[in-house]
Amino acid sequence: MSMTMSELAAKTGIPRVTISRVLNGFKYVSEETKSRVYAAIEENGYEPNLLARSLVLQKSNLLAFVVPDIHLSFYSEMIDLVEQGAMAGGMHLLPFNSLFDPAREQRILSVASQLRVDGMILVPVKTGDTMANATSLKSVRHKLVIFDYHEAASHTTVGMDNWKAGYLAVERLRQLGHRRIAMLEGGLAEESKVQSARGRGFRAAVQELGLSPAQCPVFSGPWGKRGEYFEYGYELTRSHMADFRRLGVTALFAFTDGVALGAMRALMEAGLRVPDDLSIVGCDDLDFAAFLAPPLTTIRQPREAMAAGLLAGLNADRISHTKFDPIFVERGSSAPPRKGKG
Amino acid sequence: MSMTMSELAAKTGIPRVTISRVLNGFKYVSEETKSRVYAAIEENGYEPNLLARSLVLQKSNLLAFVVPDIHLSFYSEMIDLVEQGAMAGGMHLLPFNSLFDPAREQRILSVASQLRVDGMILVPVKTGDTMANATSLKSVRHKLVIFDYHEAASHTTVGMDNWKAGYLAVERLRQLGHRRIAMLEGGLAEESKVQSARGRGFRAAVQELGLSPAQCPVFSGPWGKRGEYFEYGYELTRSHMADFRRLGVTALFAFTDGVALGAMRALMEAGLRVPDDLSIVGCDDLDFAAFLAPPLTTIRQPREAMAAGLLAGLNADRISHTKFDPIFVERGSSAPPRKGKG
DNA sequence: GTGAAAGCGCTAACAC
DNA sequence: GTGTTAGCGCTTTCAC
Repeated sequence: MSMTMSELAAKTGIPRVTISRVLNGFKYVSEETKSRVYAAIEENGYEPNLLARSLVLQKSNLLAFVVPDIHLSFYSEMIDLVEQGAMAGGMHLLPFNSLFDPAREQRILSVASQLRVDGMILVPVKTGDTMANATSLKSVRHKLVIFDYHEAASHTTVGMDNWKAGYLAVERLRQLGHRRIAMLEGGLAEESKVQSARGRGFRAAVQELGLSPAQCPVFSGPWGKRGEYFEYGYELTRSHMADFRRLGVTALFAFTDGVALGAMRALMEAGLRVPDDLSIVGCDDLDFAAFLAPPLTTIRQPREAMAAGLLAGLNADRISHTKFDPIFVERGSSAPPRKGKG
Repeated sequence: MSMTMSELAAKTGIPRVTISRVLNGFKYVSEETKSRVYAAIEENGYEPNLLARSLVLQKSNLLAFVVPDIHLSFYSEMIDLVEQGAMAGGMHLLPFNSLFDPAREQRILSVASQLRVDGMILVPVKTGDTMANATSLKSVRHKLVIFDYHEAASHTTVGMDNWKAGYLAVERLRQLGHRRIAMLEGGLAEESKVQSARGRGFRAAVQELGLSPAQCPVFSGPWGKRGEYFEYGYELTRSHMADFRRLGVTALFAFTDGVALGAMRALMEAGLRVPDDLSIVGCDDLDFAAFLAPPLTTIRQPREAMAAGLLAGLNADRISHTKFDPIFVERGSSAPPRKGKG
């Protein structure tokens, strides 16, 4: 077992209180004493007990960041960015992965709460239950910022404007000349506000920009337990290939890049070329997007800005709602439709 | 603030000690009392303070899992698998991301240690420093299992046999008829045992299987700050395209799938077809591997088995060293070499 | 079955 | 500048 502060004190002859004071940056300690203390700590490999410290301080310096799928580069990059900021403020970031599972999320919320985290950033899995959980926790103890979800008026929210992302996809594809655009929506659109917002933006754009809803269908399918985007996009595309042909669809908008990748593979297997036969636009600008063949046109989330917004939201006293604009990144998977189509 | 146990006691008239006993599964409590306590907890939204509890119990029920790149699906899947096992044992898993940065790893080790985690699974960034850190920590307090690294005799180690993975790649490509195989090694081979072991296995196979080392070069390049595998593979391949041509290389083995993806893209841009002109074999079987065009032949790490091994190592009293065999997964990116070459 | 008392490792007033 | 005291929220003997 590691030694305690008292033991360190006994061993070195330095009073326990003095050690504590040095560790807490207390002013009235002589430089000489300070160095003696640091030397003693170093020499004996003493490590303060965060548990005890947090208990008396009523502050753990812990921040929780709960994401639904840590493996998505979007979230893992956000975690890295937020962590840097947290560390600069002397906090530690604990990342958690809810895997889109409400029960799991519930457990995570509970653990984090019992660990007495000082703050939490949460990407809720669904609306009802989770928000209730989160709300109860928030009112109880820590700061809470809802990320990626914009309809929680009772909490600070930060995220990209997902509605705009869906809108932007249609707008840009239309500018390229496309008139028949299909969307691959998420299988959790009922539950996930992120997914549904993108779909709503898409539908709104179709209406407002004078396209035909009948020619711009939104497809979705059953969602696996985890975020199996590739498989999902692949299967969904295969099962609607006939619809694309029948409707003369010339462009596809996938609600996230992973789905776009799966779709691309399905199209290629069917002998269709991207973007010659069909344009594809993804969303999120995940790490692999630029490296596909062809490189994926996508809608990027402004991560750095959002990370800063998250931290700011955590520190703020008042509730706020911040939406960041999506960024259209044009790459090789989109092009004007071929003549005779669209 | 959340209420304390004493407050709950005062409010409900149930003695504090009784509540504590119920929460800790003490035997001599009447069923009636138990339900009263549970009801009281539920009703008042009481949440036990893990900090205080761990302090007195001298046990946090926390496990740390430190990986170098949480975004790699290999690691995030391992985290999920280990977490399931941990939860079954009543522990909580805290994932940490060292980003291949020794300083960062050092900080994580320190925080985890100060948090008094009961156990730690560590994928060390490098050999020397980190192992020293880890050693000092281990001797002090918690259980330590080294993952993905096999030369720490002083600690329990668990991982795939990376040497065999490198060997297997050559062996299988040779069976397909390839004689000139290049390897794309990691930029951290000097520091990362995982990377270097794969390279050593590759080189050994070249020797033992009667291939010419001169015709089977191992390339590596400068490594970015984070694990930018795609870019790395892309740039590395571009910069050695002339070498491939000159040597008549017919197959490429990338030390991890991300690098293989980058390489594929570079090859395609150069007008080469996979696998017609060049076969590619990756390693790790990351989530996207099966969805590339063509699907990537790769060497899979047996994750479930390794997760179980990790947990077992954590629970064991004795030091052990477990190596799991790699699994060759043949997909579309590999084929026999064309006539006239190889 | 239940209550009293002590203590986990640390910090924060207070005096000295 | 340094020591003393009390207490953070909880669990655990030990009596009753």
